[in-house]
Amino acid sequence: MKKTTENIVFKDDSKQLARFAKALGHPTRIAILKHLEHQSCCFTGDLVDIFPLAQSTISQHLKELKDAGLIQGEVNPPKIKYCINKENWKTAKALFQGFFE
Amino acid sequence: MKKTTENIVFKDDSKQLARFAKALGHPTRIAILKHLEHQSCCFTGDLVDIFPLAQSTISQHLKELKDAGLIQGEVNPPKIKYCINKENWKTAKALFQGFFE
DNA sequence: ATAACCAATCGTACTTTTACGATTGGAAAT
DNA sequence: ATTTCCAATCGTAAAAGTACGATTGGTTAT
Repeated sequence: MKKTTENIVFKDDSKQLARFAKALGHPTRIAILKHLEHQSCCFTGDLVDIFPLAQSTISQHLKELKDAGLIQGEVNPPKIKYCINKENWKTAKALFQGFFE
Repeated sequence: MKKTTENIVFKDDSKQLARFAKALGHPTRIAILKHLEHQSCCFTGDLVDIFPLAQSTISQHLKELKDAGLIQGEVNPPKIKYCINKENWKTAKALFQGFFE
């Protein structure tokens, strides 16, 4: 068996914390989340206006945040409304809090 | 001018937070930091024993943590003692706390 | 039906990260 | 002086991340 990080047994908490941290590890994604915290929800288009980045790039960042569980999207035709995923947000907060004790 | 993230103006806090988060974005580095929190300091060799990773890989992770400012190394011949950088740790803690409010 | 609109996905290029073994460098011990 | 030991650095390969423009898909309006 090839020796990769996947074969190391980490505590679930460490893995989950690293997963959240990784999602937070880009200034654009921090900015997106700060924006969402501020006004609870927003549309992809809003962000495209705010950041000088291509629509596809913003979409990619949103996907990362969604995959990490930090946000969720609701269809709100013809737009998609993104909000903080409050449950996972609480989990993340607790994990970081515990980590920094 | 090429349009890259570097040309976007982020708040310093967002950049710093993303920087810390990125450093925390790998389970091995989380585990290293948890280990350091536990026993305040350790040597590279200790970690090489704990993790089934090559010495050079551990060294690389330590460098990342050092570059992000989360740890610091003191020469303690013939070994090098790594400790949490308490000042920056406090900063990181405050930034994450503020972020999750 | 078709046009318009928003956002996801595809294809692509480039950079960065993660891992390894091998080598180097510096300090302590023989 | 030489050997030993620890840890950093180098070189390299494979995978993941970041960005773009172009395309697709699904909804609402015309």
